Amino acid sequence: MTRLSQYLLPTEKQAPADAEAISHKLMVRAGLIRQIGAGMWTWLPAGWRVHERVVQIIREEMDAIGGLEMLMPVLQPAELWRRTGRYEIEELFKLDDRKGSELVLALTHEEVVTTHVAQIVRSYRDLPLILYHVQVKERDEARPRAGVLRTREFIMEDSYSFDRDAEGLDERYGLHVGAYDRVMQRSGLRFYRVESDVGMMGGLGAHEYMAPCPAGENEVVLAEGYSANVEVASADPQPVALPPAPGTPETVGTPGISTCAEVAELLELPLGATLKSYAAVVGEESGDGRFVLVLLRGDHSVNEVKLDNALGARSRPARPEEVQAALGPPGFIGPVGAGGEVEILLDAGATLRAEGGGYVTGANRADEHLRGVVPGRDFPFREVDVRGVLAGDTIEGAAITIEPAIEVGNIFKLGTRYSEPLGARYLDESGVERPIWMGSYGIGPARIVAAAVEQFADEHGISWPKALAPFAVHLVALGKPGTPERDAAERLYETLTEGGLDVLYDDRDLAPGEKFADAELLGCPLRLTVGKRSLESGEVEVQVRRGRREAPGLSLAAEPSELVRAVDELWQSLP
RNA sequence: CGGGGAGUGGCGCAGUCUGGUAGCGCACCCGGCUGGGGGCCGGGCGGUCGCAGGUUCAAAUCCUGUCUCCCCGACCA
Repeated sequence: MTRLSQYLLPTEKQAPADAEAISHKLMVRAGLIRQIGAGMWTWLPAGWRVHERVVQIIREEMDAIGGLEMLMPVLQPAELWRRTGRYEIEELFKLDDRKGSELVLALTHEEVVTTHVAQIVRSYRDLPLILYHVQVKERDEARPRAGVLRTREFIMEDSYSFDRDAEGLDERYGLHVGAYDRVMQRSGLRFYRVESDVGMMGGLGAHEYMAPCPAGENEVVLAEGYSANVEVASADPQPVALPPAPGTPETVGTPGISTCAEVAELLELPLGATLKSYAAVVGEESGDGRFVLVLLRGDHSVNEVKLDNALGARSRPARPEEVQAALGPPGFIGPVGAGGEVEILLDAGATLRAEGGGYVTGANRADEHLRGVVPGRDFPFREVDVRGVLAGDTIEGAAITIEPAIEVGNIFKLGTRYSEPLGARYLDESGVERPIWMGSYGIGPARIVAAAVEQFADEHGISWPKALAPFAVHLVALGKPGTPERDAAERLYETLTEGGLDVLYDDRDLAPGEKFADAELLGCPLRLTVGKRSLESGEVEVQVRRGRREAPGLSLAAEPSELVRAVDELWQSLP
């Protein structure tokens, strides 16, 4: 029974003044969500229906790969998080109970699930396992934004796999790839599964599910047969013509000129013929930091995630006084004569096209640069791939594109990152104790909902994929209550509902324009209209929301079962 | 955390500079008309002007402090 006259669907003509993202504006306007604080949102009845449609799809696909649903608490002992070294995470909400015991609010559930498995699993016969739940996550985000796209409290489906060894983990990982692919497909989203950063915690492999849309906070790099998060993407740079190199580098005066762009302009060279020197200090977290000099083509820039991965440790840009001490005046540093204690990394984008020419670099002396510098001849280096890819780069000859996208899911090979500190071990066939190999996997239903809004909305409002729509059919009754056309609408509503269709029946006493506007704002896939015209023609009008296309009318005189079948058939045919 | 902006009825806003009756549109309630794209007429309800303190005969308006929210960036295990 879903009559709009008795439902809570607070639609708004105007979007909240401070909303920016399409999904933020439309989900509030359509009466799906309401805000109660920064990053804190309530799902109103119609919005919650959409959210739960996503969750239901996830459940079905997780169960299909043998996942076992359970439920773990959000409130957890701080001690567990100390053991895994995650207590210091800034996003972790920390609190005390009345006795002064330290607690945290979980931002994910590795600690708890691994602790249980450590207690329960003894033998190789107990493995493998896939455990999942759909539970609230709490994160003290630095900046919540864009409606439900980035909130401090949100619901996540998180799954954890437990295996005897790396091969088992690969298998469980593959099962999750299949399940998550199917979730995304069934939800009707456009999405990419991209390679992603494994992070500093030493994961063994990771992918993210990315839904392209303008409000996306991430960027995905795409080419034929290739997709990756821009944080880890690699591609071939556009070529640059280097000037011929003399036998040895020669000094050029560059008074007061320190940026690559200025140097290139002064010497009338392409920007890519200069070498940018990026000085960094790496490995401070594990004790002694060391100084490294990273060289890239002047038209390229450092991707710090890739750099950290190449170095195997976290790095930061060097401070000017550190640069001065290690090499020379900031703005004029370079690799030539840098001395043995400075490690020199050369980005692959600069080595690729270096044959037969020389670069311009800093001279490590104020107001001077060197031209005709040839990597290898004039300085030793280790080749790395640390540059951020750019639009126009190529992969196997094909140009890449870079698109903004929302991260709607991720999958991660954890290995023994959590099983070791939490003591999750088992005895193998020969009685040897071994650590359990884990994977973790997550989907944000709210982000799938928001991404669907972003991807398919038009100027009239939301246009749900049929799998996510709060209702299959939005039935609009026109005319005054008590009129014959209202009676006809009432009968149609009952017929369709009894036939098993999810129907939202707009029985309010409002002007037609308001009802149509609300229907298109809410975005159910099919809109049926019953008015005076329907009685005259004997047909119910049908509008397909996607594209606002008129579909052939349905005969009011048809048998109930025939009406239901016709509507259902049309619904099935929609995206 | 850095930069910018905003808190006035359910929503969107004006009023603040220059202190003196809190106002507009939409929504809502009542009555009537209308009835296929946010319709019309008339009558109403509803506001501690974010909060605290101060200045003043008098504060939405001036001063001090504070809280909250939004946007951009940084961050995002």
